[in-house]
Amino acid sequence: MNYWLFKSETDCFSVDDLAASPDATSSWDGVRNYQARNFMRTMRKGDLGFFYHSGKNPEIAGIVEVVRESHPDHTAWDPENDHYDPASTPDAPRWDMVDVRLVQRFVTPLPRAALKGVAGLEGMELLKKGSRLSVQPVTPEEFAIVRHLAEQAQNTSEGA
DNA sequence: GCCAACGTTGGC
DNA sequence: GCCAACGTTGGC
Repeated sequence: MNYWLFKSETDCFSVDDLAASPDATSSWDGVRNYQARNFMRTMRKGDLGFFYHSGKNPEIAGIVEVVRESHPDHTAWDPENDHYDPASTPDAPRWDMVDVRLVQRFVTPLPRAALKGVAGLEGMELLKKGSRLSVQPVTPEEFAIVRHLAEQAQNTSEGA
């Protein structure tokens, strides 16, 4: 099983939006980057990933599970869609998406700043300067460390 | 608002 | 195939 990180701007599609979706499940559409798309193509059912909020308050907001493997992203065919790509057609789809289900929404999100300098996260893609990949792999070790930090944050907020 | 980093486009 | 120009991302 592999681990991932899904990035989204809060005002575009947040963890709350995913929570409000039917069965807390949604397609991760709108990816228009080949590297990110290729990562999605290698995802398998049951893979886990972090839901990351980019933007004003960068933070890890929860954990999602891949519930459907990659299939054509039909939003690319819709001229009304923000991510419309005329080069992609139903006959020759260029972009893919996976479906993810919210497994856990962090009551206390883990700020990006809290990840800096943590032992074991030195090589994490998210923390690399200039990293813009919206879908990226996370190593099992990194996933365990970050999940642990997130759990600590939950406990802290309960005790407060 | 600033700026660095990156991907894409398009001329040649 | 190269590379400059441009637009976008995203942290700070």
